[in-house]
Amino acid sequence: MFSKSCEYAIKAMIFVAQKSDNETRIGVKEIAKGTDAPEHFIAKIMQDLSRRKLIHSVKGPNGGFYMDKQDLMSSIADVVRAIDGDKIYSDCVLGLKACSEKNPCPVHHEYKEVKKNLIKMIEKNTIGEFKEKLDSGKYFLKNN
Amino acid sequence: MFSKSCEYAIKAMIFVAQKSDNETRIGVKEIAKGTDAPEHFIAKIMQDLSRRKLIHSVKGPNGGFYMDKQDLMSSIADVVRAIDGDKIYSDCVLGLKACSEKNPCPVHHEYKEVKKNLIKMIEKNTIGEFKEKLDSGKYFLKNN
DNA sequence: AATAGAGATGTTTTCAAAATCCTGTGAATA
DNA sequence: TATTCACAGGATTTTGAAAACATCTCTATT
Ligand code: FES
Ligand code: FES
Repeated sequence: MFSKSCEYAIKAMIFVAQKSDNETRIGVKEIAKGTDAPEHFIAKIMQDLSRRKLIHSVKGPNGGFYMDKQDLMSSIADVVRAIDGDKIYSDCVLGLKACSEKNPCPVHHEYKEVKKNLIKMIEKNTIGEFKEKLDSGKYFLKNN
Repeated sequence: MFSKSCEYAIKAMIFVAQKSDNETRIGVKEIAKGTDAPEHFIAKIMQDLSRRKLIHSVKGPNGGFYMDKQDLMSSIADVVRAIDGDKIYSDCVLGLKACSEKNPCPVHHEYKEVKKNLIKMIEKNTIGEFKEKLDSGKYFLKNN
C-alpha cells in the first residue's frame, strides 16, 4: 500500500503534531522512539517533509521539528504525495503501465471503487484530526 | 498492494482461463508473452499455483497448464492467499505488527472501510467471470 | 529404449528499497 | 567568536524481492 518510508512519515507527522507546538520542538531521537522507526532513516524522512514544507524545523540548540496551525491542516494524502509521489493515484492493481479507462485491466472496474474509497480516506482527514484521536489514548503509533 | 508475483499470478490465471480447456494446454512461454511477465519468473509462479491446486498441469510433450470447471470458480482472493499469504487481511496500514481493534493505529477505523471493500472485491469475483470480461475484448492483460 | 518436449526444483544474480554512516551547515549561548 | 547542539544532505552499505539461470524429472512419441 504505502512504502515503509511513507508509513514512518505519517506516523512521525502525527507524533510531532501531538508532542510539539511553536514553543517546544521535538528532536529526531524522540520521534524515532515514539514511532518505532530507525533513527537515521526517520531523520532523512523528516528532512524530506521539511523540504516539502509539511513541517517546520529549527536547527541548533533547542532545535527540532514542530508544526504550526497550518501544518496541522495537511492531509494524509499530502504526506503520501510528498513521499511516495502519485503512484497511489496512477498505479494499476495488476501492474499495467497505468490505470486508465482506455486500457483497463480486467479488475479495473472493481478496483475503481476501492481506490475511490482509499483516496477519500487519505484526503478527508487531517493530521490535526488524528492528533486529537491520539490524545484520547485509544490509539497507538507503535506496539507495546 | 499486491506483490509483483501476485500480479503475475492473477494475470496468468485469467490468461490460462481464457486460452485453455482440458484439451488444449498452454505453455509457460505463451503465458509469459500473454501477460508480459518474465518467463522464468512466471514459470515459478505457475508451479506454486499448481502445487496449491489452483490450476492443473501436465508434463511432457503437449503438456502445459489448463483449468477445469472448478478451477474457474477460484476467486482472486484464493490466488492472493496462495501467493502473498494473508497479509492483505492482517497488515496494518501504518506498519504496526498487526491490524487489530485492541491496538489500533490512528488510521485504523478509517482504513477498515477501505479494507472491507478491498476484501469484498477480491472475494466476490471469480476467475471465470474475469475470463468472460476479457472475451469481450474491452479489457487487457498487458499494454499495447 | 531412446528422444525430446515441458513442467518441477534449486541456485545465483540483479536491483531497488531500506537502513546506516559521515560530513556539512545554521543557530543559540556563553 | 568559539563552541556545541541539532537538522541538512550526500555517500555508502545492507537486505530482500524480483529476475535469470541451470538442472532434474516426468511423459508422449518414435
Ligand atoms: S487498469 Fe488495472 S486497475 Fe485500472
Ligand atoms: S491497526 Fe493500523 S490499520 Fe488496523
